[in-house]
Amino acid sequence: MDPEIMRYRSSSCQRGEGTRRRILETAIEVFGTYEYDGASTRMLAERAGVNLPAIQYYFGSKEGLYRAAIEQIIRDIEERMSPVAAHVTARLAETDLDRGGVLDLLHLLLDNFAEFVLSGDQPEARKRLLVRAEADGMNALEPLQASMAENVVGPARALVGRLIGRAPEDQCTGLRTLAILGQVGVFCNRGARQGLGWTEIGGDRVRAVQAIVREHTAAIFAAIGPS
Amino acid sequence: MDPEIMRYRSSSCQRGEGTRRRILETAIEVFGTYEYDGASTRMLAERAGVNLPAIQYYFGSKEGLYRAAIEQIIRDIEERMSPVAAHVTARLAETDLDRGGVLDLLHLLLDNFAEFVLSGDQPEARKRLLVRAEADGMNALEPLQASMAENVVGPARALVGRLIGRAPEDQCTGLRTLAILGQVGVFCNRGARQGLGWTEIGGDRVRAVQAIVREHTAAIFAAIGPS
DNA sequence: GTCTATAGTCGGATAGAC
DNA sequence: GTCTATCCGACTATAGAC
Repeated sequence: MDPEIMRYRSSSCQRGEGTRRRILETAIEVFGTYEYDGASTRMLAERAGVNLPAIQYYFGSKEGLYRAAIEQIIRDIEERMSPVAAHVTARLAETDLDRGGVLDLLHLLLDNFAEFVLSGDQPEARKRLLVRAEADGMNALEPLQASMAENVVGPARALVGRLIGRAPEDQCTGLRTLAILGQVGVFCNRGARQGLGWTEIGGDRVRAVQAIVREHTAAIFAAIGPS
Repeated sequence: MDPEIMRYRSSSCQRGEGTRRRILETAIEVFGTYEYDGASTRMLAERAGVNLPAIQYYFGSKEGLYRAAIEQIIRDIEERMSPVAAHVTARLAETDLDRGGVLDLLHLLLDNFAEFVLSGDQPEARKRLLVRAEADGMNALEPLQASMAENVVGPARALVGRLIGRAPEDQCTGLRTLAILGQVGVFCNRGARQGLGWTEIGGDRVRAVQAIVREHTAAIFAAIGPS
């Protein structure tokens, strides 16, 4: 689709701003639940309490709304994770950081990541869209992946690389990093959670996951050091 | 939708059997790529090299074809994982099984699980549909979850429970089990793999994942025993 | 900015010939 | 069993009044 149709009233006066936001919030919810093709503009409009053409007016098209929803998710990641990423990067540059310090930073990163993907403001909706965007065929996900790479995977690789005495770009570093992050990621899967009897995730459960992942990660790097 | 419209020519004479299979294989591929609503019956028919009404003829409806595709995936899981599950269960019932033996069984299970989800016959298509089915709103996924629970998660919980001295149904057992399985699961995510430069997964890469997960798992249970 | 009405397209399903 | 032709509903998007 034409790349130059975005920003249709991206932030106009005042009157429409509330409407715009309501449509956007609804869209994150609905696209997350029904997937792009499964969510009709009628459903979107109805649930947002607006009329049909409002979508065209504010976002140009259904696809424009979808892209705006993804961008909102990216802003959420950025807001939540980039301070952590920046802190990790800064501390990692210091010279007086011992192995225990690096491990602490990894725990910090994992804790924040767990809290972000498992909890969050709109618990289910946002993360579902995040996961769903994985293979949408519209390439609306590339910036999302880039943001995840920059704010989560990148810093994690740097830490893991340091712990095992390899470069962050090293393939082995990447493998171990993904495996460790995967311990958190599974819990995004609704099917997986059902086996625990968890229909929803609250603060207690986020902390339970954090504790387990901490223990596992500590055990892994107690056994595996610089070769 | 009416539950009694399935099995429309489930296995008729001979002539149509080849056609039926071709449609089914195509459906797994196409539903996996474009999602249920994104895949049109026209696209399905064209790629399978059949005419439009063939879908109605063999599967009753688009939804019938979808359910048949999911059932095929379930048969694949069953075929691949249930022998492993049976072996694990049998060995676990024996009395002369020491801690090392239990850990070996867990490694066996994880190796097979990794090989199943990462490799397989039709590499990408099948597992994408498997992941996609997660929240389809049609409840076609329940038997799939049940199959995964029986053939993968269940045996894994039994092993992990034994290793940490807790019941398989224990919540803590479940948490650790999912975290460990998650180490394998991440690699299903295309976005995650891209960070490794892996556009596709072959035998070497499956073995690399298996090796890493083995090391991590061994380290975890070296540090964490019966409390 | 907000809305009603409607245009134009495409999808799932069916009828009925062969 | 296989196919062409077609129906009909649902969808995205737009025109234009207020």
